[in-house]
Amino acid sequence: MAKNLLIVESPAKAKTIEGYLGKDFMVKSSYGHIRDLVKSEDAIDVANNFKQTYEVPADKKQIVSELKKLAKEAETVWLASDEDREGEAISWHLFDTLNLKEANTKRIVFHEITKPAILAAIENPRKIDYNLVNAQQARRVLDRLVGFELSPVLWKKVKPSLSAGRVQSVAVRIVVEREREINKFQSEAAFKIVAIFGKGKQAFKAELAERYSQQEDAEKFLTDCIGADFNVKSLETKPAKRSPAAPFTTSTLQQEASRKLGYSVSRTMQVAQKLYEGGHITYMRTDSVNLSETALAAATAEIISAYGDKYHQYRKYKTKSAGAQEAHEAIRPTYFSNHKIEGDSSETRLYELIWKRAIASQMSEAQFEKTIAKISISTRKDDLTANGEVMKFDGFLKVYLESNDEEDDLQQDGDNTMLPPLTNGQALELQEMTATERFSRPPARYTEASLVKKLEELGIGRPSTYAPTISTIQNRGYAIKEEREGKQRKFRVLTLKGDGILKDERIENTGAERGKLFPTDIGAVVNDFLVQHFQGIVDFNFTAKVEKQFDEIAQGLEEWTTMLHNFYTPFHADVQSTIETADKATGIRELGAHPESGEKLSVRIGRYGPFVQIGENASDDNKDYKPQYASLRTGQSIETISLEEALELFKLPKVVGEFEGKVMKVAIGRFGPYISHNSAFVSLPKEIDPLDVTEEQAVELILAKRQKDAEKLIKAFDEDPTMKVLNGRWGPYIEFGKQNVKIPKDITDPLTLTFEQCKTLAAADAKAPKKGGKKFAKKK
DNA sequence: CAGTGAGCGAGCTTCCGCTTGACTT
Repeated sequence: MAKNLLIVESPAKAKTIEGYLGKDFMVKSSYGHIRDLVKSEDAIDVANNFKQTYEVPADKKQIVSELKKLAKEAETVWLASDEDREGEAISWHLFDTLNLKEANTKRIVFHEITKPAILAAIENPRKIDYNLVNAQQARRVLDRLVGFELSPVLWKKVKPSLSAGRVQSVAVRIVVEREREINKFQSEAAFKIVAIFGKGKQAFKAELAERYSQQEDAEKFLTDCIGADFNVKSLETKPAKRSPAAPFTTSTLQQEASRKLGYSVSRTMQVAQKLYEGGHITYMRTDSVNLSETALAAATAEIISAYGDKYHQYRKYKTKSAGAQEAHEAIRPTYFSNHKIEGDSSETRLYELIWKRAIASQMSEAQFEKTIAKISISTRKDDLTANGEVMKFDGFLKVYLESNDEEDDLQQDGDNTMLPPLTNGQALELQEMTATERFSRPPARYTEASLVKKLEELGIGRPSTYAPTISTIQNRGYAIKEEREGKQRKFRVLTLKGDGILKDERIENTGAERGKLFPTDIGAVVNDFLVQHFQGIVDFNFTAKVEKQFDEIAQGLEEWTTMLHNFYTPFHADVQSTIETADKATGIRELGAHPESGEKLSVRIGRYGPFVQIGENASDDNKDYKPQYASLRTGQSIETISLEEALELFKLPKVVGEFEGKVMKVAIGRFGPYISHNSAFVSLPKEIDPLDVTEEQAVELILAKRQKDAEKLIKAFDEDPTMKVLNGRWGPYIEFGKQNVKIPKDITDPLTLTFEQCKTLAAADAKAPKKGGKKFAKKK
């Protein structure tokens, strides 16, 4: 029996630490928090100084009872949860739940999982810091009060099952407000002048700093340049340098994996978890950019051996984010000597990114020589400018270049090019000069990762919650990650070549988006409601304000119950008065009159989502009157839809022809446009406009769908044609009517399935509880 | 999933932050 029981939060960590300590230590994991507030209303007794009622959730019962047993047998119990607010609370919950005794319980902390750090921690045990625990309780209680009082207000005033909270509601607000900025953005056009001098490899570009908003001015500039002399007026070279970025934190890893590998934030975390469990990287939920001494030494050795002495540069990074608690190291490879690892492609790619970033962070800066050449024009006062950049020493760029969100811009401007050797006064030969109309761009929509970055800047959320928060706002239907097609836009190009100016009009695609977050109508309506009635909670600084108070509690400067009282009293009053006085939020917007009938058109959110209505609601003196309704399509919003677009919606559903004696109808469903035919449905491909579907196209699509379905079919049954065995994306499965049934692992060959077997499986599946809670049956 | 948007009004939903699997049609 081990004399010592040491408890950490993560099982992978436990395994590592067990290796560092002798056989006198048994190292176990609590798997995070072991207790939480009960789900019911009485979790917090506000009248009784916010007294909390905790419970061990079902999935933690087994862990707790095992730890309890081990703790009883151990001589000393070491509580080694993380050194931050949550970690301290985990230690306290363990102490309380496992019935530990003060005399043989020791609290230790370390910021890195290295042998010296663990041994040092064991030499310096302390007691549980109850101020820190209180700060966590305040945090936990505040979040519960906000979430569980605000959400029901939304159920009453907007729609059931919605949610609100300190973190998610601000995330939604950020997305909604950005969308509105984009919608009201007025793009301004201006002509940009670019000249190309020299030929072949000696060719280079020069630009005019000024942009002309008027075509006449741009044209005049080009006209002036016809037959003009161009000379190098001045040459300036200066050294420039670039430093590597700090090693990854959770948020920067999510950003880079999104930009460089195209991963969603949750994908990144899943893959990182695997790397962590495999022992390849350090802990992936961290806000620290710090590297342990052991790691620094290993990185140094690796850089020197792989690239040489001059590539190494010792660097210490400081965290920038205000709320950082730095209980861990930065994300880094466990062994710097492993440039690559074994694993599937997502793991190897993410590992490589982490390795490069961490290694680069300890490498020397890259050195450049920048050249700025001013070029005079004999016929004008203004100069053209050419920028050149030559790398003198690659430094950290040998392994890693951080990307940024505006990378496209840089490429477009053609910066960082090399200039041919030039001398002062040198005459230059103009090849071509263009004046191209360019448009100012609206602020960028958020990606999942850039939203995380924004939240981190505001100090909202924690490394462990960034990915779940991003999922929540999408699962609630507040935001949607989408591709949107751009619009064609004309732009003008004037080209000076020889003695003539060519005027041209070209077309570019603009506004196309991939994987960006768009607010939904319900997101916008909920946001506006919260901003109107709970300004304080959705304020961008709310978290920062309460964090400051949590810090004071942690330092013992403030009573946590006092802080909560001060917050809760006015908040609860707001909740009450909002429930009593606020109108239901429907987001209603009048679009104007129908061009023919003159009836009123309006948009709003209904039970089934946003819709357009023609005509007024039925009134008492006109009971038979029924307005017409149509749902908005995906990508349309009640905020921006025009009268014309709204009218278009009433052109569907539409009969497009007949096939096999049955009509074919085009309509728009929840998942987009589709053709219905004899109770079968075929989705319409994106390229086909639902309004333009021809009879031939419809027939073709129906036949193609039948063909595809037939290919999927493995086995059919005479007893009941709705029972089928099909080949799906993840292997074979049974389809029974609309029910999809998984085939158990012990059936290796789905062809052997009998009808009776399938029926039994389907019945069992229908009874089995579904993941994600039981959906309540809809009443008729 | 495939055409709805009233009002009867039961019973359901919901937070943030620690963790890891179970699960996917």
